[in-house]
Amino acid sequence: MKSSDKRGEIMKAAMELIAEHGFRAPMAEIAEKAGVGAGTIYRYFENKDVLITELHRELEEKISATLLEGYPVERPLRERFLYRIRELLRYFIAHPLHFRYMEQYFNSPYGISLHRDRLLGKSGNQDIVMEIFREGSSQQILKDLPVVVLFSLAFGPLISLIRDHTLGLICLEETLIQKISEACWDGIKR
Amino acid sequence: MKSSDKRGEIMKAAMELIAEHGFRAPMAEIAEKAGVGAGTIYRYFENKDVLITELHRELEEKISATLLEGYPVERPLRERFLYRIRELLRYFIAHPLHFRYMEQYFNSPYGISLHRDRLLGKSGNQDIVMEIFREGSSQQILKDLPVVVLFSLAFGPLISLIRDHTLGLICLEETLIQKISEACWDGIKR
DNA sequence: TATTTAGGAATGAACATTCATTCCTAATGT
DNA sequence: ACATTAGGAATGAATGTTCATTCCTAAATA
Repeated sequence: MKSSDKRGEIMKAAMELIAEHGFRAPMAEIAEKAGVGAGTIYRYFENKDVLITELHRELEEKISATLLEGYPVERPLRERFLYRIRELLRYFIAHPLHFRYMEQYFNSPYGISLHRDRLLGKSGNQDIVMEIFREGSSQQILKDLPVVVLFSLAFGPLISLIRDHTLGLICLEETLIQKISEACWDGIKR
Repeated sequence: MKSSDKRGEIMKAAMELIAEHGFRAPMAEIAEKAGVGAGTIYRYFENKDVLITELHRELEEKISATLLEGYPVERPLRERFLYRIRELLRYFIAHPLHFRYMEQYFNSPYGISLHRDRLLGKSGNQDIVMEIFREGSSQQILKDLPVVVLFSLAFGPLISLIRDHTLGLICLEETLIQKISEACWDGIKR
């Protein structure tokens, strides 16, 4: 291990503290957890906002990669949809901190404006998911509803379920994941 | 107009500011908006936490009342379910501030522990909604899934949709509400 | 030695909360 | 009816705390 990946240590510490305590996690605490002086953070990140945004960017990248890997491009829509849902569930179950972080992010001004930008066109990454709805919509496989609504119908439940899982209120094991992904499909299929 | 419902004025101001800016809304600002001295708030609410909790309590009460009013107790499960979904959508569309407030609340430590308490038994109000799932589950009308999961499948989409509506990203008009409530049902029905 | 990197104490801004004082109302006394 | 006086309600300046960020010194590196 490179014994001085300070930038990495800072990000790791920030991820953990913010996932657990929200954005109010003090910089001093992040520094301490990272084994670094408070001022040092500012050598790597212009300010707290930049740190937060950067953390989110890195996370999205990892998640995109996960969703693309092994994606059955050539299979029918339903199968591709189920694959995406299951992969997303599995990713967040395997990385609860990442989920908590994303939640914090999307319930903050940062996330809200990002979300707005995405739904209004200039997306980039989110296309990974919208693509399926657009296709299913134009081929009349899915219900006759706006793409945005289809999106909420399919992904809304996941947020709620993963939260309950990370809070230890339910345990999402494999057979349950399977059933859930199918229920999501039932909600949007015509 | 009663010229001195200070408590009410404070709650109104707090609701608006917190819905818009989150719990970081300064007490001083709340006081100003309420047309009241900063210290006055503390004559009515022991501290900020109490104010926040009280606001939430009042809101839950109103929402419960709405969901109970006109509820078709004698109709089949599906109809009762659709009624609840539609009423909830309509309530939050009519009261966007209330939705924003609830969102803030449930993404804060306050809401998290409340949510936990509810799913683990000692609910009270949430029963209004769980009751339907328990009934449908035992009568095998609904999918063979834990009640908590059924809940997320049915209500998860609503959060996401109402948020997009209050952000002005979609417009939930009557016909759409109808279709959405049916899609929610499709997700949970056997 | 010169230059870059790290550290953490110092700074100042933002806030919740307190409290000494003022204001208002209505009861009491003349 | 008018004046006086309590006592509770309202006020907002002052206080103490919690941070993000800066800045100066020390250590590492070249």
